[in-house]
Amino acid sequence: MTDRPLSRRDISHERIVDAAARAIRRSGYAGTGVADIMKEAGLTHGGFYAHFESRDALLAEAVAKAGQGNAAWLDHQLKALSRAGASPLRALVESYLSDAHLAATESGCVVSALSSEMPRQAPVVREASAMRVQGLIKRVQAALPAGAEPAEAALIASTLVGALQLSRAAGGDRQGKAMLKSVREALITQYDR
Amino acid sequence: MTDRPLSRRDISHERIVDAAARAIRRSGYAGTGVADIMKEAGLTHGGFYAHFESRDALLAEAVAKAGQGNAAWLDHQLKALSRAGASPLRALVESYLSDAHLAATESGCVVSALSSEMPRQAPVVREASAMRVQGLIKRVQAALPAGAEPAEAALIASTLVGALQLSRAAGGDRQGKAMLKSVREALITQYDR
DNA sequence: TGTACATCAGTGAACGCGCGTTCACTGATGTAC
DNA sequence: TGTACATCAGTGAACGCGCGTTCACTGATGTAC
Repeated sequence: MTDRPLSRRDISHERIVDAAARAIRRSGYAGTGVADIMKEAGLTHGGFYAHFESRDALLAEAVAKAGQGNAAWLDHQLKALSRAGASPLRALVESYLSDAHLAATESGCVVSALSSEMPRQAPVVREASAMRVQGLIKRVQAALPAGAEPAEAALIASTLVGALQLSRAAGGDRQGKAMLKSVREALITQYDR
Repeated sequence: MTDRPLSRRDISHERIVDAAARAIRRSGYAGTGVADIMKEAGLTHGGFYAHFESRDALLAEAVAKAGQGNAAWLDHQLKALSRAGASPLRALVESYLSDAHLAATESGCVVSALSSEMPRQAPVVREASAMRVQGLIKRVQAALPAGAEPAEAALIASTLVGALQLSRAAGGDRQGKAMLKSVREALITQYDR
């Protein structure tokens, strides 16, 4: 990955992928259209195929980019909370299951935003999605004490994703926040002794 | 709910909803079309609006029906496993996180199949979906020892849903089964002492 | 520094297609006498 | 039991619309001398 200066083309490409990374989390894979994304990136839809082989190729790039953004956000959160004295696992749970994350679907965890749609995608998109699932589990593993079982990381990742999704789906804002809070506190009681 | 005999119309209606209950789990809300469902129910698409006010009205009925089916299936599983001597919670975990459930998306838990799409639906569909989430949590609560915290039920429901979804999204069949197995066993170790 | 030309990124009209929805019609079922 | 008519469920063609994709073109950028 050489660091040559970004061309006009590279800049447009990046803007398109960024728009798509937000759109898939806001509207789902199925709800994300080429024309809308191009408009959001400040372009017309005709130029799309100079940048991507197909819509699916864009979706695959978009989920990867969203994952990068999530990782950066999480690192930032974890550092802030651990400076405040929280254990890594507690910091992870409090960040992932925060009210801010509940509300911020468009910039939040791409796995929580899309996991039930992932198995239905074209191979390129499926594969890029699966990498994000693996990436999330690795992040959780990194927050566990050294030598913890991998199964433990998969278990906690499942709980985090499930809790965020069920809270978002549970009904109105009020029920969602209440559920998220109760799960967050139960998890902390269970793990952070 | 009187038990009058089913008219020709009622029978068609039921066939359409059953087809839709399978279709939404197989293809997602967004991937389910009126014409496909009518064909699957053995009818032509023109008759659709004699049965439903709109596509969304059908989706709402379909998620409710799918939930009924799930409840019946789960009851059946739990009875069988508890006759074999398993605790209610262990029976729940082993049923929900079974290889059979992993593979059977079309007839499996509707919450696992659709939760990330739920927040994006029209109000009727959102509300019917939210009821299925609450229903699942209640089922989990019923499998816990009397007097267990509600937060505990929400936590376990989150883990079950997250684990099934991540396993389905984790990559190929092999990775999916491996992940599901490890989470299932870790959960049983944790809860079923 | 200035001119001539090639390359490139983006435009906007057009394509075929499938979607949700509407509607005039048909043929079967049920009711009245 | 048989005939006449009303009701009903389902058919299939048609609608407007938005989708993913293609393409001839334009105007800006970069290169050669």
